[in-house]
Amino acid sequence: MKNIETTEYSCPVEATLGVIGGKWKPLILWHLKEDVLRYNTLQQMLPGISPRMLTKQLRELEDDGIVNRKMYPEIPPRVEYSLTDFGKTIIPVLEALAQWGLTYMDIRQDRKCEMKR
Amino acid sequence: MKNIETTEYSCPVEATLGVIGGKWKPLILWHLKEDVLRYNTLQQMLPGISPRMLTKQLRELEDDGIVNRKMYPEIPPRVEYSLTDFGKTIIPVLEALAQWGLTYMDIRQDRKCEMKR
DNA sequence: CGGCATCCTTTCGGATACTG
DNA sequence: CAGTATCCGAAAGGATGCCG
Repeated sequence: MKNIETTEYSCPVEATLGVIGGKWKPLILWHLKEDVLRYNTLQQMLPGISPRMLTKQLRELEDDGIVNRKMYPEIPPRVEYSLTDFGKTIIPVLEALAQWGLTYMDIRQDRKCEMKR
Repeated sequence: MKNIETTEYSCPVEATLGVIGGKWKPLILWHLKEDVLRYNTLQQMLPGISPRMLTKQLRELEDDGIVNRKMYPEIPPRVEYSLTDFGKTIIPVLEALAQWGLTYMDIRQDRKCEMKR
């Protein structure tokens, strides 16, 4: 678990990557970008994620102040996840990453075609 | 080693993080942002990096078309690394990451102070 | 000087079973 | 439904020694 007391960042880029990096966080944030989602819904949107991982990633995002966890004391239980106001400030960053990724994927595709010849 | 033949990305954000992510790549790119640097110079700018790691990261960036490696056939050998034209397109993305990281580090610092009380 | 080869430790993530 | 707990393998990263 990432610990706010001990985790130190010297470079601001690393700090950001520490928050949104990893295999699942970008996808989780992407799905929460404009929706409030339940645990199970998220799990269905992330094919292959184990409950352990989903919980872990959500907890870390929560600790970092990015995601809000709202629990309803019902039976069966219902828990909804959403972006905090601060969490929403990261959306433009994600979109910048996505846009560059698209052009990169194009170029990579071209290179792979060339290698076949 | 990352292999262009086998590595697949479904999400453009992941694709970008695959290129600039990891412990050292952001720092390497940050230093190459506006300078052409030799292997040894880079190593000195990255305290604690092992030669193995530095080489590995540089090769991957080279394979991804981000970094240019220019070798001079001299003795002693000299190798200079720089951003390719395509590599330079990622600078604004890095700066977006850095800027968000700064505000995040501020907020985190405040939270740590509160926890002390 | 600019690496590569080898070995080792640490971290990340996956699989599965179980529970309030 | 929304998680925990436990165990395991894969991958990232570190330390060190050697070489053209």
